[in-house]
This record gives sequence, structure tokens and C-alpha cells, in this order.
Amino acid sequence: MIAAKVSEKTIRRLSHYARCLRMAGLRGETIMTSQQLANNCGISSAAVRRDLSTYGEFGKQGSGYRVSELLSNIEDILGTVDPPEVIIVGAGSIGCALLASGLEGTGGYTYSGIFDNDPKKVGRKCSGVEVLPLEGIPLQPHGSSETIAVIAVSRGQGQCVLDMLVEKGFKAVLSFNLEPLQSPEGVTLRYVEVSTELDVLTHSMRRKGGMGK
Amino acid sequence: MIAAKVSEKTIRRLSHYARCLRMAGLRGETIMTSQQLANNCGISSAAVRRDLSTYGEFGKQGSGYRVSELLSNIEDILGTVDPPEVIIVGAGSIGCALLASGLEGTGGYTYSGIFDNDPKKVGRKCSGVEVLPLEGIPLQPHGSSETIAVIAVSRGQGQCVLDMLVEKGFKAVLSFNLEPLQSPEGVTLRYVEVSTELDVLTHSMRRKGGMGK
DNA sequence: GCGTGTGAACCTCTTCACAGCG
DNA sequence: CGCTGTGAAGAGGTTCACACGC
Repeated sequence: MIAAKVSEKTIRRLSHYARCLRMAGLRGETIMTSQQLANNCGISSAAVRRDLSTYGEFGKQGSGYRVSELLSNIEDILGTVDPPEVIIVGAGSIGCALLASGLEGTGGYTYSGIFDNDPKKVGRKCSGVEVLPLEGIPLQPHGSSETIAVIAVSRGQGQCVLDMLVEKGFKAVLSFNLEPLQSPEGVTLRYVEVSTELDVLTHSMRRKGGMGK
Repeated sequence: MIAAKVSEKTIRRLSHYARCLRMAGLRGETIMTSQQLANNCGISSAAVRRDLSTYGEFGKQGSGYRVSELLSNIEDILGTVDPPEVIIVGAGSIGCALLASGLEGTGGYTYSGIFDNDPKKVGRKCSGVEVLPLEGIPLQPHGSSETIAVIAVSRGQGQCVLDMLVEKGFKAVLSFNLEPLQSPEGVTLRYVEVSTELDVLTHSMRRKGGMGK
């Protein structure tokens, strides 16, 4: 398997392809064409083929791609064949809701714990899982963290929680907090920003931005 | 100050600038430079200036940008001076958590209602707001919908809820559901996909650097 | 026939570096 | 001097169109 330098945009699309393939697999389909994948993802078939051809030749000319085979290859590219664990920091409404929603259909991710520093929350159960104090967050193996941390804490607490996670050796963090955070080199930090999504939607409604799906 | 065709990426950055400016305003700052904005958003100062210069000349050479003035201009560009209402469809864990989290600090958005078709949920209160049946979702003025709908319903229910919203005249939808949805031309549909964010994070953790094979 | 894989053209976005103005 | 605004260069991503194999 080749690992070229890839843009985040491409990775996102590969993630979508993987999801489509999983769903197709559940429906019992064994073959998909680039056109079918493209329709599902709202892009062109050429774009799909271009993305895939960066990594190898996964298709059969004249017929298409074998669902199971292509899915394996994409998971290999993404590195999600054996997905990392995911912990939730913050047992507030968002943290507990994420835990309750679970991660089924996402290709094997699971939430392995939820943590909070509020004494009133520690010890309670969210969806059957006991809330542990922040000190209970496991130290990550030096240089080879295999766990993703999701931050969903009170406003203004994001940065100090992130600092603690970095200290513990986490290398990948997803923040639901609104405030922009600072992370050192080597720690990948991403955000889920409802606020920004609303801005994009408002812009497209009012300024006829015309950006499709 | 005419809005040309702008990429979504630029809109996202403008949304970030707006957020930084609001926070700076709260801290009492009246002037910000492109460098300060850049540091907050994790990009280069040239990128900030480039984004802004697309729409006009908002800065004062030698000093920087007036916080309140630039914020007004950006909100004008985004169309968020008077933000649309936001309704939540789905009073499950995610829907209720979103309502509970609220939208403070996002520039004026507010949730104006929450809806569900489960008789067991209708009539209950989430964060003090009564859950109404789907039939209660207001019809949108023809051709000029001014409300954003957030979908957070049970797995597999996304498409039929979306169809109903389109029927009612909604033009902007944010889906927290995993399944890819089909929307007609003219309806902007966006997703919050934790699954994809996890894939991107996993990829960055495991495929970091230019290691071949 | 059908659908993949890909060179090449095309287009968009980013970065640099500096002119110009307060 | 400091910082903005921007032409020009560069990098990166997308689309086209067609050769190739099934």
C-alpha cells in the first residue's frame, strides 16, 4: 500500500466512500461502479476514480469495484482497519449524548470511557458507563498514542483540558468546544463547529452561494 | 463590497475571524492586526489579508483593523447580521443536547423549537422547551425561507424527515445523521460527521509523515 | 458495449514579497 | 516605522477525454 501525501479533502472523500461501501455491503451489493459511488457522495465519477487511482488499481475495467475489496483497501489507506479507541472528556449534555448515540456504522470505532472533573458527575452513569475523574484518563504510550480524545467540556475549559491531554501523550483530539485551542506540533486537533456550519448555511441561503450538498 | 463567488473554505475562515473578533471585543480590544487574527486561527497573516481584501479595504495601514468595524463587515458578507432562526428536528440525545448547549457566543443564533414524531417525546420538555410534533414545524414562506433546520433523528429516518422539510420550504439543513441524504437543487445540505472526523484523525495519527509502503 | 485509470489542460487557492499609506 | 493590500509565482486540486482491458 502506497502512502502518498494526501490532502484532508481527499481523506474526507475516502471516508465517505468507505461509508457508502459499508452500507452497500449491508444491502448485499457486491459490485459498485465509480458512478454509483459518485452519486452517493454528490461528486463526479472521474473524481472518485482519480482519488482511488492515487493508491492503486482497485477496479475491474468494464464492471467496477468489488465492494468488500475496495472497502478493505480504503480502510488500509485511512489506517482504520483496526480503529483506535475513543474517549470522551466532559460528561455534560454533549458528551453524554455522543456516548448515547454510539458509533455504530462508523467502521468499528467505540467509546471506551467518559471523564469529567465535576465531583457531582463523577461516579454517575451515562448510558451505563461510569463517569471517571480526569485523573483516570489513561497515560498514552510514549510516541505511539492509539486513542482519540473528544473534548466536550464547559465553555472556557477547553484549553486546560487539551493541555492535560497533551501531557498524557494524546496525539489526536476532536473538540466540540467553541473556543479556538492551541496545540503543540505533532498533536492533531480538529473541531466540530455548529456555529460555523450555521454561518455557511446562512451565507448560502442569503447570498445565493450555490454550494451544493 | 459585492460578494463574488467564494469558496466554502473562505466562508469558514470568515466565520472564524468573526468569532475571534467577538471574543476580542468581549476582552475590550478595539484593534486587531492580521497577524493576531492569524495566530488565533492558525493560519498566516497574508491569508487573512487576502481573504478580507476580496471584499474591500477594511484595515488601516500601519495599525490594523478596528474590531467592531471589521466584525460588522464580515457579518455583512456572511449575511449573519440578523441571524436566521434554527429549529431542531429530533428530540433524542443529540437533539436535546444541542438545545441544552445553546448557541451563545455564535453571533446571535438561537434555537426556536424542537420537534419529534415519537408520541412518547411530544409534550415533554427539553431544557424548558416543549417538544412539538413534526406537523408543528412551521411552513416556510415560499422562496424565502429564513430558518435553518438541524436534523438529529433516529438512524434511517433522515431522508424522510429531510423530504418533509423540503416540502415545507426549508432551504438550509444541517444533518447530524450518519446516512448520506439526497436533496433537490436549491436546498443546501451540510453534515456534522463525527465518523469522518475520527477517520481524519486516525489517518493523521497512523499515516503521519512520508513513510512509504 | 461498459467502466477504469490517467496524461494533460484547466482552474482555484495559497504563499511570497513588496509597494504604498498612515 | 508598522501593517495593509495585492500582483505575481507557485502549489494543489479538479475536470476532460480517451486509451485500455474486461
